[in-house]
Amino acid sequence: MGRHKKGFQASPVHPYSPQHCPRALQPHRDPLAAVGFGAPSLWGCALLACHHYLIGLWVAARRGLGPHPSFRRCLLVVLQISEAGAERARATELLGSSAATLTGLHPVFCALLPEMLSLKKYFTEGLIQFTILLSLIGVRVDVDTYLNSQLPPLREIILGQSSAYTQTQFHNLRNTLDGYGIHPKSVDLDYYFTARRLLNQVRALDRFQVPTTEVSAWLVHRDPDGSVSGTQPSAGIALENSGGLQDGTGPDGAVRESGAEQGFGEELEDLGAVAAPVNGDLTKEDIDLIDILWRQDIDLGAGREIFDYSHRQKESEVDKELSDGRERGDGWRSAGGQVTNRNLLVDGETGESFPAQVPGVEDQTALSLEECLRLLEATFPFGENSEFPAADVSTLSEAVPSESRPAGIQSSLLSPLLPETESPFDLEQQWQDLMSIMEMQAMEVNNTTAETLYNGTSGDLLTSNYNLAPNTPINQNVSLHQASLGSCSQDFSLFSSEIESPSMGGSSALLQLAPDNSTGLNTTFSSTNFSGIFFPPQLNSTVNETAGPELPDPLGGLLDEAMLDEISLMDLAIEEGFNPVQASQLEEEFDSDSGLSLDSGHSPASLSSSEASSSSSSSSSSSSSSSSSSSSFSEEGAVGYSSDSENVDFEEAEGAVGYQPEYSKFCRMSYQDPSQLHYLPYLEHVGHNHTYNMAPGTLDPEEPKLPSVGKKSSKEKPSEFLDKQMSRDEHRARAMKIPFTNDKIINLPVEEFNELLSKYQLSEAQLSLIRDIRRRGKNKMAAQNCRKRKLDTILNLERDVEDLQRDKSKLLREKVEFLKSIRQMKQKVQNLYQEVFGRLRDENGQPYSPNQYALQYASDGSVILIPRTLADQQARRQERKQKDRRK
DNA sequence: TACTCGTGTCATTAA
DNA sequence: AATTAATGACACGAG
Repeated sequence: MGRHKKGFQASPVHPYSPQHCPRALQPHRDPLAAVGFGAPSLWGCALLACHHYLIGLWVAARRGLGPHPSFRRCLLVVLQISEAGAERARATELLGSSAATLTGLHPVFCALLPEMLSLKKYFTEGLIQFTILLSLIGVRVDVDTYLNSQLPPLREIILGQSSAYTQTQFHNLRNTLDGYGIHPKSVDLDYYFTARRLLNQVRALDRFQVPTTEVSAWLVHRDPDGSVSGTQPSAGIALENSGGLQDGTGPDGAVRESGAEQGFGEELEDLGAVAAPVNGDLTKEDIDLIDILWRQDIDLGAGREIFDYSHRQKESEVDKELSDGRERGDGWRSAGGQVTNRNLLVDGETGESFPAQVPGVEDQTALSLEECLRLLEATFPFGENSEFPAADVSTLSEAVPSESRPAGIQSSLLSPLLPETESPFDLEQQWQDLMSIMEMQAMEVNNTTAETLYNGTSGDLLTSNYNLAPNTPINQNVSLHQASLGSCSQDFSLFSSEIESPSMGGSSALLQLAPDNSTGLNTTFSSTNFSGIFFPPQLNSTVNETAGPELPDPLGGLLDEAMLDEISLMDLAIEEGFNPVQASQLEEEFDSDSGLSLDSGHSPASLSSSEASSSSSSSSSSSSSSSSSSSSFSEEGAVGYSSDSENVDFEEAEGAVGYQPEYSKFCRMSYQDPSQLHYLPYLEHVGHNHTYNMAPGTLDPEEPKLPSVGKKSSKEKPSEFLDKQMSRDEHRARAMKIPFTNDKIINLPVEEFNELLSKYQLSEAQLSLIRDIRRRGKNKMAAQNCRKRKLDTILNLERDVEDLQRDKSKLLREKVEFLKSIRQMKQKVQNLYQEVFGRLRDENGQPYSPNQYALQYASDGSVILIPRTLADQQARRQERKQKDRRK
């Protein structure tokens, strides 16, 4: 866990980075700088929530649905942060009339609004682009805050990278999303991989789980239900603003918060089982109703969960834990961890304890929102003086529609991603955690966004998701149980859960088909179940009772085929257990990729081709670089020593190796994608191109050193330091009094190099050394490039494997679908057969015995009645054929 | 102390 | 034939 977390934090590549934004919009990022995001917490939270909301709007708009009411909840959360209503009008103007009815705005948010409005003009598509804008804002926030806590150089690095990404042309979006395009150079490789893995995990979650927007939709939906069920007040209650909320909340922030959490959890739980497809927008009445409900609860001084007896205990437990955490001074982090642990515990209904793993992004989304609030609370100890009274937070939490629910579930919702930490209350740490949360958010948002943006059928995402959850009641249970695997938010368990859940998703898909959805995967995939699933009883009997089939088997061929298919499918399922990835893929396919693309580049061949292409591209670039001398080299972005032009004369500075420890830490793995480098001339100046580049420049004697020398030397005697940093060749060159720099020796084109040599009277030893230096220097660069390439290849392969797995899952799923439809068709035919056969009468007016006669399709399409024996023979023949074919 | 990782170097090969 | 890039193998130092 520590490692993962570490990786996450260490990774300078933030998901919010502009690289995820549509390129066309990137130029507009600048104006945002004026907004001045720097302060963490409030900004982050508000923006995050707002981001959710707007993303929702955006997605909805993409689908031509208009803003979905559910997204207003996000806004509501933001708005409820506030006590001031001065800017309500603006909010109304910006976000729609319903928003105005909610509450006043927090001053901070109010301050943001004007900026929002003014920024809006930068875009032509109104809210949609505005949403993107907000994403960018989020980027700013994250980056800034993150950078603030980092070393200055890192900041440069990050910024440079971001810009680099901005300008980088990726072969495809996937690369970008994968983080594959990430420039690992500035990242410790270990961290990089870790982070990447994490991101992938998150991505996997995102894939097959309900996106943020959907979650919101679910949540919203849930509320009306609750209202209907009972605690429902009259619609006449006016929506008061936070003032009322605060009053109701009182000092008992912890309780409220927990209540809110529970609400989330419950909502989550409902996702699968209760909620209906939320395709349609909620009516304004619904929204109002929700608001009223919330308000009422608040007015009553209790969350809705209060009314639920069974859950009260849990709530209190939660509160205890929370308060304990606070007392210990662990702050929100500890609370988060506890919450996480709580996930394992309780099924509110059965009392059964199980790991409530986070089934999906939805949870995380809700979670992250919630976490934001909690983080806010922890970050700003809401004392009397705090500008952010505890009441507000609790209010916020309460604002979220909440009903009684198992603590476990809710907790899972709250902090699935929250790293468990014992560290004491540490603002920076907290913020970093928040950042990671937001990273998750960003991932998910970005994914959604990206898909929506680039995917013509983006709408499917939403639609499918909406449909999926409602249609798969099993889903919920399954995922919950599965969650047990990873409920703890320890990284490891989290991962496992993530992995597991996808499989669950897959299984659930299957389960849908199954009459009896059994308790476990194994059962589910057992042959029995499958046969049950795919073959109606009659058919089964028919097939099995070959000895004395009551019905002939005119469809024998088809049946057999289906059987075989099914069997093979079973084998597949059993053999691979519908491995998580596949399952997730399956789900994903369900969700987004509705295409019947059995053939569409999903085959291994296509994959391999893509792989080949990618690798080839990299290789080609390198090869091209190699073809021409140094100039081309640098141009390629391949690792190379800095050219003389860039590095002034370093002769004097020879000793200093221009690479700083700090840099090395973060940038050790500087693998520079040539293509990327190509677009980032300024990267050089940023100074984060160290590793490979550094080697070239830095290692090389004089050049690179200069910049770094100053920093490094501060602690050591310059001379010592320089000596230390100097490469062996540099030392040798110095010892031999070579009159020019190693850089020149290494990087000069042959002709110039020879010229240079000719200018000096050099001894044989000197010449020999110079040639060695040149050879070694070039080889060093070559080695670096080679390694980079190798790494590239590995990453590509990794991605390809993922793609393949996804494709495989998709195919599997499609197969299931086909089998299902085949089964249905068979059933129809069977029915028809029986009907026809039953109506047949012999010359005596008696019905034919199914034991003696059978209907059979003739080659010309007609149906004929033949003796049973004949039919059996034919059936056997067909069987044999099939077998032969198979073999 | 053993192990891993990043890096530099050498030898070799191919272009 | 000379030069260079690519790459496997090895050594070394740092963590």
